[in-house]
Amino acid sequence: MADNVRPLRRNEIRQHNETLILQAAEKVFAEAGFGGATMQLIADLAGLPKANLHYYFASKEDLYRQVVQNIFDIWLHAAESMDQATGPIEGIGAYIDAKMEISRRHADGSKVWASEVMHGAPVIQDYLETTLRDWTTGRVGLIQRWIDEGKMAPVNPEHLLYMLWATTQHYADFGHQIETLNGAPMTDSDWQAAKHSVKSMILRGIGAIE
Amino acid sequence: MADNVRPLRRNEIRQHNETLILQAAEKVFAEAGFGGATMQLIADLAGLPKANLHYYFASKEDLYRQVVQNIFDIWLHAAESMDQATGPIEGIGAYIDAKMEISRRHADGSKVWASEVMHGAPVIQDYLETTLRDWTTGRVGLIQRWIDEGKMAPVNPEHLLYMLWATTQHYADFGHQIETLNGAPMTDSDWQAAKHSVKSMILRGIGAIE
DNA sequence: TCTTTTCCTGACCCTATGGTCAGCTTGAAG
DNA sequence: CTTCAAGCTGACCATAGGGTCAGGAAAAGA
Repeated sequence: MADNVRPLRRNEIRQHNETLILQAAEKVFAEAGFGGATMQLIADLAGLPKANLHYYFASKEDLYRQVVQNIFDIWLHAAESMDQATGPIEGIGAYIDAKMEISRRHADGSKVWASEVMHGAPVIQDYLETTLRDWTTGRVGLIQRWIDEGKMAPVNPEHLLYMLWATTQHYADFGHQIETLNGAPMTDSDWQAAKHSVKSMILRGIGAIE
Repeated sequence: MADNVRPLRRNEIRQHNETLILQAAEKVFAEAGFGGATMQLIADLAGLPKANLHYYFASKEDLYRQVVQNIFDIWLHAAESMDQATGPIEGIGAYIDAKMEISRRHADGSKVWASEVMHGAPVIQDYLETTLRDWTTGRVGLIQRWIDEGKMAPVNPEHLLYMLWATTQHYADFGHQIETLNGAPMTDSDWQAAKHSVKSMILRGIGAIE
Protein backbone atom coordinates (compact mmCIF):
# COMPACT_ATOMS: atom_id res chain seq x y z
CA MET A 1 0.00 0.00 0.00
CA ALA A 2 1.66 3.21 -1.11
CA ASP A 3 1.58 6.18 1.18
CA ASN A 4 -1.12 8.44 -0.14
CA VAL A 5 0.71 11.66 0.45
CA ARG A 6 -0.55 13.78 -2.35
CA PRO A 7 1.22 17.07 -1.80
CA LEU A 8 -1.14 19.28 0.13
CA ARG A 9 -2.48 22.48 -1.28
CA ARG A 10 -1.36 25.70 0.33
CA ASN A 11 -4.45 26.49 2.33
CA GLU A 12 -4.76 22.84 3.29
CA ILE A 13 -1.27 22.89 4.72
CA ARG A 14 -1.97 25.79 6.99
CA GLN A 15 -5.27 24.38 8.22
CA HIS A 16 -3.84 20.90 8.64
CA ASN A 17 -0.85 21.98 10.67
CA GLU A 18 -2.74 24.42 12.81
CA THR A 19 -5.22 21.71 13.70
CA LEU A 20 -2.40 19.29 14.43
CA ILE A 21 -0.74 21.79 16.72
CA LEU A 22 -3.94 22.79 18.48
CA GLN A 23 -4.81 19.19 19.21
CA ALA A 24 -1.37 18.44 20.56
CA ALA A 25 -1.44 21.64 22.58
CA GLU A 26 -4.80 20.84 24.10
CA LYS A 27 -3.54 17.51 25.30
CA VAL A 28 -0.26 18.82 26.68
CA PHE A 29 -1.88 21.81 28.38
CA ALA A 30 -4.44 19.46 29.92
CA GLU A 31 -1.82 17.07 31.20
CA ALA A 32 0.76 19.53 32.42
CA GLY A 33 -1.01 22.85 32.88
CA PHE A 34 0.11 26.02 31.18
CA GLY A 35 3.25 26.36 33.24
CA GLY A 36 4.21 22.73 32.96
CA ALA A 37 3.62 22.48 29.24
CA THR A 38 6.58 23.06 26.95
CA MET A 39 6.59 24.00 23.31
CA GLN A 40 8.96 21.12 22.72
CA LEU A 41 6.48 18.61 24.13
CA ILE A 42 3.71 20.00 22.00
CA ALA A 43 5.94 19.97 18.95
CA ASP A 44 6.94 16.36 19.52
CA LEU A 45 3.34 15.29 19.98
CA ALA A 46 2.35 17.12 16.82
CA GLY A 47 5.30 15.62 15.00
CA LEU A 48 6.71 18.98 13.99
CA PRO A 49 9.89 20.85 14.82
CA LYS A 50 9.49 23.40 17.54
CA ALA A 51 10.35 26.31 15.29
CA ASN A 52 7.39 25.40 13.15
CA LEU A 53 5.00 26.02 16.02
CA HIS A 54 6.32 29.53 16.22
CA TYR A 55 5.68 29.96 12.54
CA TYR A 56 1.98 29.37 13.10
CA PHE A 57 1.58 30.71 16.61
CA ALA A 58 3.40 33.78 17.82
CA SER A 59 3.89 32.56 21.36
CA LYS A 60 3.00 29.90 23.87
CA GLU A 61 0.39 32.24 25.27
CA ASP A 62 -1.11 32.80 21.87
CA LEU A 63 -1.39 29.06 21.31
CA TYR A 64 -2.90 28.59 24.74
CA ARG A 65 -5.40 31.34 24.10
CA GLN A 66 -6.68 29.62 20.99
CA VAL A 67 -7.01 26.31 22.78
CA VAL A 68 -9.07 27.93 25.50
CA GLN A 69 -11.28 29.69 22.99
CA ASN A 70 -11.96 26.43 21.20
CA ILE A 71 -13.25 24.92 24.41
CA PHE A 72 -15.32 27.91 25.21
CA ASP A 73 -17.02 27.70 21.83
CA ILE A 74 -17.85 24.04 22.30
CA TRP A 75 -19.12 24.83 25.76
CA LEU A 76 -21.40 27.60 24.52
CA HIS A 77 -22.65 25.47 21.66
CA ALA A 78 -23.81 22.79 24.08
CA ALA A 79 -25.70 25.47 25.90
CA GLU A 80 -28.10 25.89 23.03
CA SER A 81 -29.59 22.49 23.77
CA MET A 82 -31.38 24.02 26.70
CA ASP A 83 -33.23 26.67 24.77
CA GLN A 84 -35.78 25.04 22.51
CA ALA A 85 -37.20 23.08 25.41
CA THR A 86 -40.64 23.74 26.83
CA GLY A 87 -39.77 22.60 30.32
CA PRO A 88 -37.03 21.47 32.67
CA ILE A 89 -37.28 17.77 31.93
CA GLU A 90 -36.40 18.23 28.29
CA GLY A 91 -34.31 21.36 28.68
CA ILE A 92 -32.13 20.41 31.59
CA GLY A 93 -32.13 16.80 30.51
CA ALA A 94 -30.77 17.77 27.11
CA TYR A 95 -28.24 20.11 28.65
CA ILE A 96 -26.95 17.37 30.92
CA ASP A 97 -26.71 15.02 27.95
CA ALA A 98 -24.79 17.57 25.95
CA LYS A 99 -22.41 18.43 28.75
CA MET A 100 -21.78 14.81 29.65
CA GLU A 101 -20.96 14.19 26.01
CA ILE A 102 -18.46 17.03 26.12
CA SER A 103 -16.88 15.59 29.23
CA ARG A 104 -16.48 12.35 27.40
CA ARG A 105 -15.34 13.63 24.01
CA HIS A 106 -13.40 16.67 25.06
CA ALA A 107 -11.98 15.72 28.42
CA ASP A 108 -8.71 17.49 27.70
CA GLY A 109 -10.48 20.65 26.69
CA SER A 110 -12.54 20.55 29.83
CA LYS A 111 -9.40 20.26 31.92
CA VAL A 112 -7.79 23.19 30.19
CA TRP A 113 -10.89 25.22 30.84
CA ALA A 114 -10.98 24.19 34.48
CA SER A 115 -7.33 25.05 34.88
CA GLU A 116 -7.82 28.43 33.26
CA VAL A 117 -10.69 29.34 35.57
CA MET A 118 -8.95 27.98 38.65
CA HIS A 119 -5.99 30.21 37.98
CA GLY A 120 -8.18 33.27 37.81
CA ALA A 121 -9.05 33.23 34.12
CA PRO A 122 -6.04 35.28 33.04
CA VAL A 123 -6.91 34.74 29.40
CA ILE A 124 -10.68 34.59 29.16
CA GLN A 125 -11.73 36.94 31.91
CA ASP A 126 -13.43 39.22 29.39
CA TYR A 127 -15.48 36.30 28.04
CA LEU A 128 -16.62 35.46 31.52
CA GLU A 129 -17.75 39.02 31.99
CA THR A 130 -19.54 39.33 28.69
CA THR A 131 -20.58 36.20 26.84
CA LEU A 132 -20.85 33.90 29.82
CA ARG A 133 -22.56 36.42 32.01
CA ASP A 134 -25.12 37.16 29.33
CA TRP A 135 -25.71 33.49 28.72
CA THR A 136 -26.16 32.88 32.43
CA THR A 137 -28.58 35.74 32.85
CA GLY A 138 -30.68 34.36 30.02
CA ARG A 139 -30.74 30.86 31.41
CA VAL A 140 -31.53 32.08 34.90
CA GLY A 141 -34.55 33.83 33.41
CA LEU A 142 -35.60 30.70 31.60
CA ILE A 143 -35.37 28.59 34.74
CA GLN A 144 -37.24 31.21 36.73
CA ARG A 145 -40.01 31.08 34.15
CA TRP A 146 -40.27 27.33 34.55
CA ILE A 147 -40.48 27.81 38.28
CA ASP A 148 -43.19 30.44 37.91
CA GLU A 149 -45.11 28.11 35.66
CA GLY A 150 -44.97 25.45 38.35
CA LYS A 151 -42.89 23.09 36.25
CA MET A 152 -40.24 22.68 38.92
CA ALA A 153 -39.52 23.52 42.53
CA PRO A 154 -38.44 27.04 43.46
CA VAL A 155 -34.72 26.43 43.54
CA ASN A 156 -32.10 29.10 43.14
CA PRO A 157 -31.39 29.16 39.39
CA GLU A 158 -27.77 30.24 39.70
CA HIS A 159 -26.92 27.46 42.08
CA LEU A 160 -28.72 25.01 39.86
CA LEU A 161 -26.49 26.07 36.98
CA TYR A 162 -23.41 25.68 39.14
CA MET A 163 -24.55 22.20 40.06
CA LEU A 164 -25.04 21.30 36.43
CA TRP A 165 -21.61 22.55 35.49
CA ALA A 166 -19.94 20.95 38.48
CA THR A 167 -21.45 17.51 38.17
CA THR A 168 -21.05 17.13 34.44
CA GLN A 169 -17.55 18.55 34.21
CA HIS A 170 -16.45 16.44 37.14
CA TYR A 171 -16.51 13.37 34.90
CA ALA A 172 -13.87 14.98 32.71
CA ASP A 173 -11.80 16.94 35.19
CA PHE A 174 -11.72 14.23 37.84
CA GLY A 175 -11.92 11.37 35.36
CA HIS A 176 -8.63 10.04 36.62
CA GLN A 177 -9.95 9.78 40.16
CA ILE A 178 -13.14 8.13 38.99
CA GLU A 179 -11.29 5.59 36.90
CA THR A 180 -8.91 4.86 39.74
CA LEU A 181 -11.81 4.19 42.10
CA ASN A 182 -13.61 2.32 39.37
CA GLY A 183 -10.51 0.23 38.76
CA ALA A 184 -10.81 0.62 35.00
CA PRO A 185 -11.54 3.17 32.28
CA MET A 186 -15.18 4.06 31.95
CA THR A 187 -16.99 1.93 29.43
CA ASP A 188 -19.89 2.86 27.25
CA SER A 189 -22.37 1.58 29.77
CA ASP A 190 -20.52 3.32 32.60
CA TRP A 191 -21.14 6.56 30.76
CA GLN A 192 -24.78 5.67 30.25
CA ALA A 193 -25.13 4.94 33.94
CA ALA A 194 -23.38 8.16 34.88
CA LYS A 195 -25.60 10.20 32.62
CA HIS A 196 -28.69 8.52 33.97
CA SER A 197 -27.65 8.98 37.59
CA VAL A 198 -26.89 12.63 37.11
CA LYS A 199 -30.12 13.31 35.29
CA SER A 200 -32.36 11.48 37.70
CA MET A 201 -30.79 12.97 40.80
CA ILE A 202 -30.86 16.50 39.46
CA LEU A 203 -34.29 16.36 37.89
CA ARG A 204 -35.68 14.94 41.10
CA GLY A 205 -33.67 17.46 43.05
CA ILE A 206 -35.40 20.34 41.33
CA GLY A 207 -38.82 18.73 41.60
CA ALA A 208 -39.23 18.19 37.87
CA ILE A 209 -39.89 14.48 38.19
CA GLU A 210 -41.48 12.12 40.72
CA MET B 1 5.55 50.01 70.79
CA ALA B 2 8.62 47.80 70.82
CA ASP B 3 8.74 44.88 68.47
CA ASN B 4 7.93 41.86 70.53
CA VAL B 5 10.42 39.56 68.87
CA ARG B 6 11.38 37.31 71.67
CA PRO B 7 13.95 35.03 70.07
CA LEU B 8 12.15 31.84 69.09
CA ARG B 9 13.07 28.54 70.58
CA ARG B 10 14.73 26.00 68.34
CA ASN B 11 11.77 23.73 67.77
CA GLU B 12 9.51 26.74 67.41
CA ILE B 13 11.69 28.06 64.64
CA ARG B 14 11.43 24.93 62.58
CA GLN B 15 7.68 24.60 63.03
CA HIS B 16 7.08 28.28 62.43
CA ASN B 17 9.05 28.43 59.21
CA GLU B 18 7.73 25.20 57.82
CA THR B 19 4.21 26.42 58.37
CA LEU B 20 5.04 29.74 56.78
CA ILE B 21 6.50 28.05 53.75
CA LEU B 22 3.68 25.54 53.42
CA GLN B 23 1.07 28.27 53.53
CA ALA B 24 2.86 30.32 50.92
CA ALA B 25 3.40 27.24 48.78
CA GLU B 26 -0.27 26.30 48.92
CA LYS B 27 -1.25 29.69 47.66
CA VAL B 28 1.32 29.85 44.91
CA PHE B 29 0.66 26.29 43.73
CA ALA B 30 -3.06 27.07 43.69
CA GLU B 31 -2.60 30.22 41.69
CA ALA B 32 0.02 29.07 39.23
CA GLY B 33 -0.10 25.28 39.20
CA PHE B 34 2.92 23.14 39.92
CA GLY B 35 4.67 24.04 36.70
CA GLY B 36 3.92 27.72 36.94
CA ALA B 37 4.91 28.06 40.56
CA THR B 38 8.46 29.10 41.33
CA MET B 39 10.44 28.67 44.48
CA GLN B 40 11.29 32.35 44.31
CA LEU B 41 7.60 33.32 44.38
CA ILE B 42 6.95 31.07 47.32
CA ALA B 43 9.98 32.42 49.11
CA ASP B 44 8.91 36.02 48.56
CA LEU B 45 5.40 35.29 49.81
CA ALA B 46 6.79 33.55 52.85
CA GLY B 47 9.20 36.42 53.40
CA LEU B 48 12.23 34.16 53.37
CA PRO B 49 15.24 33.85 51.09
CA LYS B 50 14.91 31.11 48.53
CA ALA B 51 17.85 29.16 49.88
CA ASN B 52 16.01 28.86 53.16
CA LEU B 53 13.19 26.93 51.50
CA HIS B 54 15.74 24.39 50.40
CA TYR B 55 16.98 24.12 53.93
CA TYR B 56 13.55 22.90 55.04
CA PHE B 57 12.37 21.16 51.90
CA ALA B 58 14.66 19.15 49.71
CA SER B 59 13.01 20.07 46.45
CA LYS B 60 10.04 21.76 44.85
CA GLU B 61 8.45 18.37 44.45
CA ASP B 62 8.96 17.56 48.08
CA LEU B 63 7.30 20.81 49.10
CA TYR B 64 4.44 20.19 46.71
CA ARG B 65 3.96 16.68 48.05
CA GLN B 66 3.52 17.98 51.57
CA VAL B 67 1.01 20.58 50.45
CA VAL B 68 -1.04 17.94 48.72
CA GLN B 69 -0.93 15.64 51.71
CA ASN B 70 -2.15 18.43 53.96
CA ILE B 71 -5.22 18.87 51.81
CA PHE B 72 -5.86 15.20 51.62
CA ASP B 73 -5.85 14.99 55.41
CA ILE B 74 -8.34 17.82 55.73
CA TRP B 75 -10.46 16.19 53.08
CA LEU B 76 -10.49 12.86 54.87
CA HIS B 77 -11.20 14.49 58.17
CA ALA B 78 -14.36 16.11 56.79
CA ALA B 79 -15.44 12.71 55.67
CA GLU B 80 -15.93 11.56 59.23
CA SER B 81 -18.92 13.84 59.55
CA MET B 82 -20.90 11.38 57.53
CA ASP B 83 -20.37 8.42 59.75
CA GLN B 84 -22.14 9.00 63.04
CA ALA B 85 -25.37 9.80 61.25
CA THR B 86 -28.38 7.56 61.36
CA GLY B 87 -29.71 8.58 57.98
CA PRO B 88 -29.03 10.53 54.83
CA ILE B 89 -30.56 13.80 55.99
CA GLU B 90 -28.11 14.16 58.84
CA GLY B 91 -25.25 12.26 57.28
CA ILE B 92 -25.19 13.76 53.84
CA GLY B 93 -26.32 17.10 55.17
CA ALA B 94 -23.37 17.18 57.55
CA TYR B 95 -21.00 16.06 54.85
CA ILE B 96 -22.16 18.84 52.55
CA ASP B 97 -21.75 21.35 55.36
CA ALA B 98 -18.26 20.13 56.07
CA LYS B 99 -17.19 20.12 52.45
CA MET B 100 -18.66 23.54 51.77
CA GLU B 101 -16.76 24.82 54.75
CA ILE B 102 -13.56 23.40 53.29
CA SER B 103 -14.29 25.06 49.98
CA ARG B 104 -14.62 28.31 51.80
CA ARG B 105 -11.72 28.03 54.23
CA HIS B 106 -9.29 26.07 52.14
CA ALA B 107 -10.03 27.19 48.61
CA ASP B 108 -6.36 27.14 47.70
CA GLY B 109 -5.91 23.65 49.00
CA SER B 110 -8.92 22.50 47.06
CA LYS B 111 -7.45 23.93 43.89
CA VAL B 112 -4.14 22.23 44.45
CA TRP B 113 -5.97 18.98 44.97
CA ALA B 114 -8.05 19.46 41.83
CA SER B 115 -4.96 20.27 39.84
CA GLU B 116 -3.15 17.24 41.15
CA VAL B 117 -5.98 14.91 40.20
CA MET B 118 -6.52 16.56 36.82
CA HIS B 119 -2.89 15.99 35.97
CA GLY B 120 -3.20 12.30 36.71
CA ALA B 121 -2.35 12.33 40.40
CA PRO B 122 1.40 11.95 39.87
CA VAL B 123 2.03 12.43 43.57
CA ILE B 124 -0.92 10.91 45.42
CA GLN B 125 -1.87 8.06 43.13
CA ASP B 126 -1.13 5.54 45.87
CA TYR B 127 -3.45 7.37 48.26
CA LEU B 128 -6.23 7.24 45.71
CA GLU B 129 -5.74 3.53 45.37
CA THR B 130 -5.60 2.80 49.07
CA THR B 131 -7.04 5.32 51.51
CA LEU B 132 -9.53 6.95 49.20
CA ARG B 133 -10.70 3.70 47.69
CA ASP B 134 -11.26 2.20 51.12
CA TRP B 135 -13.10 5.26 52.30
CA THR B 136 -15.28 5.23 49.22
CA THR B 137 -16.12 1.57 49.57
CA GLY B 138 -17.18 2.15 53.15
CA ARG B 139 -19.38 5.10 52.29
CA VAL B 140 -20.95 3.28 49.37
CA GLY B 141 -21.92 0.55 51.80
CA LEU B 142 -23.36 3.07 54.21
CA ILE B 143 -25.46 4.71 51.51
CA GLN B 144 -26.62 1.35 50.25
CA ARG B 145 -27.76 0.51 53.75
CA TRP B 146 -29.79 3.70 53.90
CA ILE B 147 -31.35 2.77 50.58
CA ASP B 148 -32.16 -0.72 51.78
CA GLU B 149 -33.75 0.74 54.87
CA GLY B 150 -35.96 2.88 52.67
CA LYS B 151 -34.47 6.12 53.93
CA MET B 152 -33.72 7.38 50.45
CA ALA B 153 -34.31 6.59 46.80
CA PRO B 154 -32.28 3.83 45.16
CA VAL B 155 -29.65 6.00 43.55
CA ASN B 156 -26.23 4.81 42.52
CA PRO B 157 -24.05 5.49 45.58
CA GLU B 158 -20.83 6.08 43.66
CA HIS B 159 -22.41 8.69 41.45
CA LEU B 160 -23.97 10.32 44.47
CA LEU B 161 -20.52 10.66 46.00
CA TYR B 162 -19.17 12.15 42.79
CA MET B 163 -22.02 14.63 42.80
CA LEU B 164 -21.26 15.59 46.38
CA TRP B 165 -17.59 16.11 45.63
CA ALA B 166 -18.25 17.95 42.41
CA THR B 167 -20.86 20.38 43.69
CA THR B 168 -19.11 21.27 46.92
CA GLN B 169 -15.62 21.60 45.48
CA HIS B 170 -16.96 23.66 42.61
CA TYR B 171 -17.40 26.59 44.96
CA ALA B 172 -13.68 26.57 45.64
CA ASP B 173 -12.22 25.47 42.33
CA PHE B 174 -14.49 27.65 40.21
CA GLY B 175 -14.87 30.35 42.80
CA HIS B 176 -13.41 32.87 40.42
CA GLN B 177 -16.09 32.14 37.83
CA ILE B 178 -18.82 32.32 40.42
CA GLU B 179 -17.59 35.62 41.76
CA THR B 180 -17.27 37.04 38.28
CA LEU B 181 -20.85 36.11 37.47
CA ASN B 182 -21.92 37.25 40.88
CA GLY B 183 -20.14 40.55 40.33
CA ALA B 184 -18.59 40.45 43.78
CA PRO B 185 -16.90 38.15 46.28
CA MET B 186 -19.23 35.77 48.04
CA THR B 187 -20.51 37.12 51.29
CA ASP B 188 -21.47 35.26 54.39
CA SER B 189 -25.06 35.02 53.31
CA ASP B 190 -24.04 34.00 49.80
CA TRP B 191 -22.31 31.04 51.37
CA GLN B 192 -25.36 30.28 53.47
CA ALA B 193 -27.53 30.38 50.38
CA ALA B 194 -25.12 28.18 48.45
CA LYS B 195 -25.00 25.62 51.21
CA HIS B 196 -28.75 25.61 51.49
CA SER B 197 -29.27 25.29 47.74
CA VAL B 198 -26.85 22.41 47.45
CA LYS B 199 -28.32 20.59 50.41
CA SER B 200 -31.92 20.97 49.39
CA MET B 201 -31.34 20.01 45.77
CA ILE B 202 -29.27 16.97 46.62
CA LEU B 203 -31.36 15.75 49.52
CA ARG B 204 -34.46 16.07 47.37
CA GLY B 205 -32.60 14.50 44.50
CA ILE B 206 -31.94 11.35 46.48
CA GLY B 207 -35.46 11.25 47.85
CA ALA B 208 -34.44 11.94 51.42
CA ILE B 209 -36.75 14.91 51.83
CA GLU B 210 -40.12 16.05 50.48
C1' DT C 1 10.39 28.39 -16.94
C1' DC C 2 11.03 32.06 -13.80
C1' DT C 3 9.44 34.67 -9.87
C1' DT C 4 7.10 35.26 -5.81
C1' DT C 5 5.16 33.81 -1.75
C1' DT C 6 4.50 30.58 1.72
C1' DC C 7 6.37 27.09 4.32
C1' DC C 8 9.96 25.04 6.97
C1' DT C 9 13.84 24.27 10.30
C1' DG C 10 18.71 23.69 12.40
C1' DA C 11 21.22 26.38 15.06
C1' DC C 12 21.43 29.83 18.12
C1' DC C 13 20.45 33.24 22.08
C1' DC C 14 19.14 34.58 26.63
C1' DT C 15 16.62 34.60 30.66
C1' DA C 16 14.43 32.17 34.39
C1' DT C 17 14.64 28.74 37.57
C1' DG C 18 15.73 24.66 40.52
C1' DG C 19 19.22 23.59 43.15
C1' DT C 20 24.06 23.88 45.73
C1' DC C 21 27.43 25.39 48.96
C1' DA C 22 30.75 27.68 51.88
C1' DG C 23 30.71 30.21 55.49
C1' DC C 24 28.20 32.98 58.76
C1' DT C 25 24.86 33.65 62.90
C1' DT C 26 22.44 32.12 66.85
C1' DG C 27 20.15 29.22 70.33
C1' DA C 28 21.18 25.59 73.57
C1' DA C 29 23.90 22.52 76.44
C1' DG C 30 27.54 21.80 79.79
C1' DC D 1 32.14 31.15 78.49
C1' DT D 2 32.88 27.72 75.34
C1' DT D 3 31.38 24.47 72.22
C1' DC D 4 28.38 22.60 69.03
C1' DA D 5 24.62 21.85 66.23
C1' DA D 6 20.83 24.01 64.07
C1' DG D 7 19.50 27.76 61.38
C1' DC D 8 20.50 30.90 57.67
C1' DT D 9 21.78 33.04 53.15
C1' DG D 10 24.43 35.57 49.23
C1' DA D 11 26.57 34.06 45.49
C1' DC D 12 26.95 30.80 42.29
C1' DC D 13 26.01 26.90 38.78
C1' DA D 14 23.74 24.24 35.08
C1' DT D 15 20.15 23.56 32.30
C1' DA D 16 15.75 24.01 30.38
C1' DG D 17 12.81 26.37 27.74
C1' DG D 18 10.61 30.34 25.05
C1' DG D 19 11.71 32.65 21.31
C1' DT D 20 14.59 34.26 16.91
C1' DC D 21 16.56 34.07 12.43
C1' DA D 22 18.93 33.25 8.17
C1' DG D 23 18.54 30.67 4.64
C1' DG D 24 16.66 26.60 2.18
C1' DA D 25 12.47 23.89 0.02
C1' DA D 26 8.24 23.86 -2.25
C1' DA D 27 3.82 25.45 -4.04
C1' DA D 28 1.39 29.03 -6.83
C1' DG D 29 1.25 32.30 -10.27
C1' DA D 30 2.86 34.63 -14.55
